[in-house]
Amino acid sequence: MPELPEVETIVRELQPVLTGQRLVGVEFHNQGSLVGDPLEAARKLVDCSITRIFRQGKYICFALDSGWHLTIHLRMSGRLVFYPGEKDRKYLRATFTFAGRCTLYFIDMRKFGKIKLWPPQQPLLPELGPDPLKPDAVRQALTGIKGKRPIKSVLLDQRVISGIGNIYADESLFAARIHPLTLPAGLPAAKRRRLDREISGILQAAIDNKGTTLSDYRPPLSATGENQYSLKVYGREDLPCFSCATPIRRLKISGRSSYFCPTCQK
DNA sequence: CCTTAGTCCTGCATGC
DNA sequence: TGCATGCAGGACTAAG
Repeated sequence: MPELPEVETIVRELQPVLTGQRLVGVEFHNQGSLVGDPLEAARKLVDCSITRIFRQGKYICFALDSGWHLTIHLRMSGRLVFYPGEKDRKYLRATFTFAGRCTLYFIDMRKFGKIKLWPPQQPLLPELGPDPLKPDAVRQALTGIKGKRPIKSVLLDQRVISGIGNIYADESLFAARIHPLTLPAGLPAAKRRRLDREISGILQAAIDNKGTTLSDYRPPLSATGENQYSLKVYGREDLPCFSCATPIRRLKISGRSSYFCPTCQK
């Protein structure tokens, strides 16, 4: 499940290969993977060159010389690869062929991923909150959050902060020693600063490790991510906490599994 | 307005 | 072994 570090890794690996490249062929093989009409989208894309590749939240964004933008959200199982394996062919949802002869394949077993085209001079992804890597962004976003939603749910809300998913929310809360059910309004200022710092650190370390490969995620060029070996709580139900040996517990919070240490996180 | 539940989709794990 | 059931997950939509 690609989150900010995985998407950032993908963007960094795509940049040197695809920046400046001109599209010569675009095919959508699954109706639902594209928002809009496939033939119309392909017509708009062909002959355009990619001027810039960047990330916004968990979205991969391509700026085109026509002024349009193309965004890809990988959701659960989406992947972008240059060299698909034999099994990948079955789940091929879109093909982008470039003048430089290289081809980018969008593979997505569960069909949750979404490709979308954005017209010129229209704000891209206007609902997205600030990027958690920006200094102090998390602390500021959490200040003034009232309501009864637990901090875990708030961290997953892309309108509040964009890019954090289930894995890094749990890892950050453990690092900051905050119980996932804590209400943001009840967090002391010092704890908010601590959480801000831990989120940046956890995300940056995961980027350095090229992301967390648990099942589907693979970087486009590197063989695998390595951050799965650094996880402290995610997926470790009943296993001893690395800090205090208390068994890690799992709770359902707004429908998502949340892993935490009941001793370290009060 | 706020919050929760259902939806999408498919492979895998579990239970009988 | 075979079949049915249910679980996982991000973002969107519908409903309370």
